[in-house]
This record gives sequence, C-alpha cells and structure tokens, in this order.
Amino acid sequence: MSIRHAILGFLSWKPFTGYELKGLFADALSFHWSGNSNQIYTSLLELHKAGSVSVEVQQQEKHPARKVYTITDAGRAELREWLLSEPELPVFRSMAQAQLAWSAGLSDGELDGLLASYERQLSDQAIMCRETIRRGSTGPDRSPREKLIWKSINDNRAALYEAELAWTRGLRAKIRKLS
Amino acid sequence: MSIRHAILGFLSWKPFTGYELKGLFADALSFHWSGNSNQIYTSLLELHKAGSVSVEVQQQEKHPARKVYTITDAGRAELREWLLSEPELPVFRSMAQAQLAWSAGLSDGELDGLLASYERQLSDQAIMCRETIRRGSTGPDRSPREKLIWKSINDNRAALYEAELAWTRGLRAKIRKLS
DNA sequence: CAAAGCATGTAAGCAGTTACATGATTGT
DNA sequence: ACAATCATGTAACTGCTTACATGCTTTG
Repeated sequence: MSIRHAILGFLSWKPFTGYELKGLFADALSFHWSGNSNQIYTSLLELHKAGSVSVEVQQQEKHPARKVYTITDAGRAELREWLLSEPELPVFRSMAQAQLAWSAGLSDGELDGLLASYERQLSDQAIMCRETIRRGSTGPDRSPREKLIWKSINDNRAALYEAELAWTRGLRAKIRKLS
Repeated sequence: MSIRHAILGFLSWKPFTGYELKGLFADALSFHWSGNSNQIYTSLLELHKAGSVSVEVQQQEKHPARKVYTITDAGRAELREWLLSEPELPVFRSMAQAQLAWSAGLSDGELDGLLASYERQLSDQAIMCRETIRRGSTGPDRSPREKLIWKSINDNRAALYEAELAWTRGLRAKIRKLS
C-alpha cells in the first residue's frame, strides 16, 4: 500500500530504473525505506505485471542491462486515486518508549543509560536531518507549491526528531531530580 | 520483537488473561496495537511454548475457561534483556505526507481538501488523547518514577499529534497564500 | 588491490492485519 | 430484540526485512 505508490510517485516525474529509484529513496529523507533495494525490484515486477508501468531494457556494453520503467496511464490513474484517498493518521512508534514504560525493574543508573543512549541517537539523527536539508536539493522543485511542500515535509521530519530529543532530555532531567 | 515484549511487560505487573491484556493494550494509548486481539493470543501461545510464561486454566460455569498467564523467571530474564538493549530510533510514518509529496497533479482545491481531512483527523486524535490523559489512570502508578514516566509518555504522544496538527495548519495557510 | 559504484534479482522469514469461527451472559 | 461484554482461537494475506546470489568497472 505504500512503497508501490511511492514508486509510482517518482515515476510520475520521469522514467527511472530500479537502481535510480533506490537512490531516490535513500536521498529523500522523508521516507524511511532507505537502502532496501530488494523490495523496489520486486515491487517494480509486480507493478509491471499489473500494467501500472511499462519497461524498456537498455543493453549496455560495460554494465548489466538497465531496465527503465515508465508509468502508464493505468499507473497514473492508480496514483491519482491514492493521492485523493482519505489520509490515515500518522504512526509514531517508539520502541524506546515501550522500554521506558516497563523500566520499573531497572536501577536508576540503567534507566539513565537507556535514556542517554536514546538521546544520543536522536541527536545524531536530528543533526543529520538538518545537515541534509541545509545541503539543499531534497525534492523535485518544479513549482513553488511543490517546493514549499517538500521543504515543509523535510522540516517537519527534523522537527519531530528534535521534539523527541527535547522530550527525552526533559524526562532525563526530571528523573534525576527525583532521586 | 515488540508485542511479545509488551505482553511480558504487562505480565511483570501481575498475571493476566489474553482478554485482559487486550483491554490493557486498548487503554494504554501509548501503544498503537489497539483492538488486535488475535496477535495477543498467538503471542501468548508462542511465549508459553518458549517457556517465558506459564498458564493456569480456570474453568468457569457461565463463561468460557479463562487462561491466566504468569511470567516465568525465563520470561523475566527475557524482559530485562530487552529493557537493557540499545533503543532504536523512533519511526514517524505519515502516509498523508507521502500523498502530499506527490500532490503536484492535484488542483488547489483537491490539495486543500486533503490537508483539511488530515487536519480534522489529527485534531480529533489530539483531543481524544488529551481527554484520556485528563481522565487519568493510564498507567500503573506504583512508584513516583514509574508515574512520571507513564505521564511523560502519554503527554509526548499527545504533543506529537498536536505538533503534526500545527504543522498541517501552517502548511495549509502557506499554500493558500501562494495561490 | 580493495572499496565503492553500477546493476539485477530470489528465497525465506517475521510482524502485524483482516477475515473467519464460536457461543453464552448481561444490560438497555 | 440488540448490543456489549466475556472468552478463545485459526487461516490467509500483506508489507517489509534479511540473507543469499552474481559480476563488472571505476576510483583511491
């Protein structure tokens, strides 16, 4: 329900190969499916079988053949239908919070270590996000509206990590005050 | 990797039946696996087979037999190991944002409708969260530390929905200004 | 000479959701 | 009469991850 639509989304810009899509997914930090190329290839095969994309094989001398995928009218219709469908609530899932929830059996030191570890990871991630945004060029940028939307999505992502980081720091301080 | 640990977490408080666990999951808004009883039952069977929980069947006259599950020492060890394991980064997944990302093909009206729909859902959810928190008693409350942690987790959840809501409203306004 | 990049896939498995299946009791 | 509560499970499917499998070229 999701990586397939995202692939159709990228292909709505222009034709791509599976390898190129892999790079797009990795760069577009708005999407978490980084680096998992396998599903892209299998999804492309499925999309092709379903008639949502067409494929052109380009033989190359020095490299394996490239398979360039192009979205079809059926694929465009599918994409449009998804775009207009009722959006779902976002999912915020944090294993660290689940760990915290049942941390009653941990000592103060162990708990603080857990929080410290979570804090560090969030901090790293937030910095990485901001850095990627600063370097610019995440997104298509074909119209002012599209540019605004992609910038907002990236900012939102960074802001979420920062909010989680601030929350973690606050909680850590409060717990330290308790003991 | 997760619902099993959460079940062990609840069972570390006291023994429960599958049905009671189902209620705990639904109430504890910190967890998103609401209402999905099936996996609880299958997970309990697995945990039992693995020796992490023991089970006592209580026959009843007017109702089906209750299977009361109790955590074993092995289960406690498993729980503790998970609690001390390196926390993962939180996952923020928003299908609505993916829809937005490729909304270039939508008209201004269609896009605004999408945002309005997302905004309403977030608003409902945020209100529900706050209301549940206000009614109190989400969490175990056996020590000041535990109480603080559960309150913080619930607040954090509500705050995330509110942040997403504010983001959506802001984006909607900016887009309106563009056109 | 090793690492990174180019380029494609298959197979197995896990977590989680949805649908299917049953059936009595209690409250409105 | 109808819905909700109590109480348990099985089977199929989807989405995603991990491991496996290949092999050539360019850059440091």
